[in-house]
Amino acid sequence: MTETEAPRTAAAPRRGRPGYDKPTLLAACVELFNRHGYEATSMGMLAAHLGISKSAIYHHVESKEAILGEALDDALDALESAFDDVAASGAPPAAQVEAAVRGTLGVLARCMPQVTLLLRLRGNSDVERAAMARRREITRRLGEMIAAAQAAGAVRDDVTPHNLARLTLGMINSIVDWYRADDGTPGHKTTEEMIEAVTGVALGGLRG
Amino acid sequence: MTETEAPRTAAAPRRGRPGYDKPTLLAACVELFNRHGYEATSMGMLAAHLGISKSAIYHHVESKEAILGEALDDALDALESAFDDVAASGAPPAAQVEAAVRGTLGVLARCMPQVTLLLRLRGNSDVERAAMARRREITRRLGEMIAAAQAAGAVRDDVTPHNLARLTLGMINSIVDWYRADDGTPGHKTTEEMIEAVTGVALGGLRG
DNA sequence: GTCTATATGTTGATAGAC
DNA sequence: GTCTATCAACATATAGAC
Repeated sequence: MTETEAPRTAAAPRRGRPGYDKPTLLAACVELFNRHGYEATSMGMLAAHLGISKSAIYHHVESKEAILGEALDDALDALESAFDDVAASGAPPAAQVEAAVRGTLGVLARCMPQVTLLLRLRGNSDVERAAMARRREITRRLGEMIAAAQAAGAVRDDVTPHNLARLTLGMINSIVDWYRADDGTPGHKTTEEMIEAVTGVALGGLRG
Repeated sequence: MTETEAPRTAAAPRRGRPGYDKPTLLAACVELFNRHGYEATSMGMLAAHLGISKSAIYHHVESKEAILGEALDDALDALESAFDDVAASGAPPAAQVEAAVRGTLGVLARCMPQVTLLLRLRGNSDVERAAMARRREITRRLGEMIAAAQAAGAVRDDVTPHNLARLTLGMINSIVDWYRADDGTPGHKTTEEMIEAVTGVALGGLRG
């Protein structure tokens, strides 16, 4: 698990300078992947950002794609786990939809760098395609919760549940483009406040 | 203006085989940019997709980045024009918000390849950064319309207008990831039907 | 855990013939 | 409007010393 949420800044090694540990190095790589895009980020840029040589990176990771793969696993594990929790709760349909929305927003806030990477995949390798398949499955699961909520009369039924899931996740996921937990995005003093606001807007769209 | 909406398929030249005209060539390039991502698409891949040599492409365009720039201009011109129309209508605030939502969805449907490219920019060049600035200005304009609608009591005011604009556009823009006008996306027989559905969900989120 | 040096392929772009 | 041939720059990744 890449500890991006750790207080230590991504580029800062353990103490003075020498020696990265793997989680810190991975977090710094993911940050640069998000800044320029995965394909536009070269191992040379990664090395410069880390302040070490290219070959030093290969001591920690097998390849550039492996860095991507580990980050995507972090994101998908967290998202799937959030959905598992909701499904295991046995709550009524409408409450499950709300819990899934809140849970997804929580994961986005906690693992924003890794999830951001996930959201921008184009399927250019097996690693990317496998991650996209897992992501689609999550959308499908939200669609099933919405379908149940429609049957219970709690959600508008003039749009298919799958398309409602897509639209809802589209809104939720878009926060990676502007919400920043640290710098205090205007209008949201805390993460909890942001989750509250976005949940309100998203659920408002689902109601009839 | 890249005529992607023309009935002729992107990869098919005029008649038998020889000779691309610029709009057709550009449309084919943009299609491949969207399939693999701009950075991951090489001039070699473009040439193979077009069935001509790399250097033949340079007869039509100055550089890879120029292809991107022309497509982004198409997208931004269309979006800005849609917002200009709404502003010029002099309609009441709530009606302007709805018209902006519908107008944006219409542009997305008509110029989906170019807008898709716009939505995935990372700011890796002056061309990209200039396009992103124009895009931010559009978001700002929607935010102002929403602020007016809030003042009129037609939109929830527990979220800042700018953040509501971001969330609304996040939902709207996400259609580029799944809506396809031609292949009939399940649940939406026509483009008008899709616009109707997404507008309904988006406006539902804006209401209190 | 890092370095320098290097191998090997691909990139965007150009020159100039047809 | 297309082609073949070519370029310098840069890509990912490896070898082996410290």
